[in-house]
Amino acid sequence: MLTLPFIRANQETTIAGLQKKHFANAAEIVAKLIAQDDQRKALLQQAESALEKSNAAAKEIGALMQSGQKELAEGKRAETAALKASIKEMEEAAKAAEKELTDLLVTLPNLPHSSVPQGKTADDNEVVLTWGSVPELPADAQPHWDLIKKYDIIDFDLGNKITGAGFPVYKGKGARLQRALINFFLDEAIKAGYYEIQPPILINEDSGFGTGQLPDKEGQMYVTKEEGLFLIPTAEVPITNLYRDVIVNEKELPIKNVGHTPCFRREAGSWGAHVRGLNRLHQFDKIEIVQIHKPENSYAALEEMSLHVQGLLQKLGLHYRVLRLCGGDMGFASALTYDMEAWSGAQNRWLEVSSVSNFETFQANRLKLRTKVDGKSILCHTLNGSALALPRIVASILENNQGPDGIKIPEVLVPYTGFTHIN
RNA sequence: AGAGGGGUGUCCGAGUGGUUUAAGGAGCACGCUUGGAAAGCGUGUGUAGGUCUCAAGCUUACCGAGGGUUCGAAUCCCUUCCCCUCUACCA
Repeated sequence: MLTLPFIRANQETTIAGLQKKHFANAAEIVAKLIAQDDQRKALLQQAESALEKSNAAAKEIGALMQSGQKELAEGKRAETAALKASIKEMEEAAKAAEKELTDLLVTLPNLPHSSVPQGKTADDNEVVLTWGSVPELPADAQPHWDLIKKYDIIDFDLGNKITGAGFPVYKGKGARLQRALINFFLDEAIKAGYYEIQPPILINEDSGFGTGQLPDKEGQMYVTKEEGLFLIPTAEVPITNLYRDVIVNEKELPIKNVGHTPCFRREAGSWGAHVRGLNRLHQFDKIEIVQIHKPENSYAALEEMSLHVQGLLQKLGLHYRVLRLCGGDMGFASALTYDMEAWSGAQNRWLEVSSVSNFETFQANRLKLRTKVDGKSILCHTLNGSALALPRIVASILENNQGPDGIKIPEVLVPYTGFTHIN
């Protein structure tokens, strides 16, 4: 959530930023916000000065009662009783104005960083770098949805039976490969200074609001019927919300957390030709890294996170590229996002395997996550990224490493899997 | 799940309708004291909003959360969340 003082002081920047994100009617909405804020302030002042009067009167009555001047007190009481109704009205008006204002404010996306390219769709994203080269595959190379059947390691039909589409069952070496990747990614993060967290995978409404999933995107999350709790779409939500309503001691920054969780996404309406097999699932495992910083350090941290993710891809030997997302393709809460895409040899296309973002103060403002600098409390910057999400990494490994003697497991994973080939 | 007891500032903790303007203590910061330190003494010590050119000042709200009663609520009532004890259940 953007802050009103910022919008007031930087109207041009705000409008330009919203437009870069292709937010409709930016200028009108900024003008409306400011007008509504003016109104809120006026109503608030009215209500507060009435309250001040009534507080003073109540105090007088108290003093009169104490000193035994009952009749005077009674008279005063009758006088102030009349104030009550109008105070209530004024308070309600001020509250309503405030609600209207925040309802509008939460619909605004974060402003993009100056380095974010103009553009509307994924085609306008900027390729920052490409690492490695396209693997040479045998002529009869198969896509992963055939390989998983051939080696009987991931079973969609069984998943259909016990749950539904998009909930695969991992079996044998498929299951062991999952476990190996999870441990490898966690160990690498810990080596890089992250502190491991195992959070709940159901979250309440306040947490959903804090990281920006609510109020807008509840349709993307699964909800429990009785309690109204949401299944997390990413560990970003519970881990970042650990710091909701917290004033972090300056000395404790930066905070670097890592967690592995399953992630659940309804993906309503987003199925199509490109989402066969492991490309898009309702449930998948992901290792998420989260950082909290003082504002001046957050962009250096973003680069560090990007390098960490790239290091993982390099160790796995996957041909990948890094994209700087354009304004139209970025997430709602992000100021700058790098996507990492791994090459999928048999599908002949890039698969998004990680997304690393700086949210600046956008989440922190919703979370009320602050720190103190020179005695003044300021909003922290929050960042997160996948390091990494499993299914598309598995797809890439299977496709890129297939050969006559089966699928070769990347060397760094062998100590974790306990086997060198799937065959 | 049932019965009972609780939730107060950074922490401990007092407080059952009116100088609570939240006592007292600890911690922390600064100052005095000291050769230096400790002890001692003194001062200060939350968050958010409004007003204000800035600061000071003034002001509003905040005692788990939300609502209500009242001229006045930490205190009374209702709803809800969480914690503890006992019972039941359970990996």
